[in-house]
Amino acid sequence: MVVFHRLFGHFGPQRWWPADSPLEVMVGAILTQNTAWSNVEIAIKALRESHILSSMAALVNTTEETLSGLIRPCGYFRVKAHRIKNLIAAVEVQTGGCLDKFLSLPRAELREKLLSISGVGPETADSILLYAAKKPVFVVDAYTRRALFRHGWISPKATYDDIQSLFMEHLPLDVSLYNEYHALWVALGKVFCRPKARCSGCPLEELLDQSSAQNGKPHHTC
DNA sequence: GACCAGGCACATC
DNA sequence: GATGTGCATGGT
Repeated sequence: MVVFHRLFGHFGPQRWWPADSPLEVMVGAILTQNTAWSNVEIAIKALRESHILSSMAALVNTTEETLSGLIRPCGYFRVKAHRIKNLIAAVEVQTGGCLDKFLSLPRAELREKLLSISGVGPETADSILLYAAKKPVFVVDAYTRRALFRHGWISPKATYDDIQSLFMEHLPLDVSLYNEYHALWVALGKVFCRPKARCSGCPLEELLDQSSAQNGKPHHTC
């Protein structure tokens, strides 16, 4: 929680994820795979203007070709159009297309269902669980992983589940906390933890010094 | 022009 | 299992 408060104090409330509906979160979670959010925004805007995100039915009735044409700006458009269709098809099969019912499934069951969909991995599934279904699940992304590694708090071999457990075992199960914390790691990562960035003015600098003094090892710059 | 970015599935060893 | 590789665009 010390780290959370340090980040919150520096960056303030993030109000993430910027979407109008759970359906938009789900589509956005696919679109953001290995892609900068700025490019995702362009694709989301095109989908909104085409009213494709207005309902499940609208998305179901959109062909994969139309979808891929609209999401082209965010890259991997053919792959992502197919993955979005897979996701929607799973909701159709599971609950007859009732998204609210699908997102109301118990946390563990919903995560399992999501992970069984081709194109949905742990990060995408957890983003949907937290931001669309409002389930208390900590989302681990590239920024979180990179920041933790550079601070010497995880090993380079730590898996997604290892990192997720690290947070969930030490924090209360709280949707708004996980929401804000994940967003704060992203905010930190964007500014200080890009591949070639160095950490001058990083809000975690003092904590870095404390942890490196304790384990006697020099820390990475963030 | 080169490099990078909130992943994932699949092939190969 | 672990390690590549393909997918693709826009910004810097």
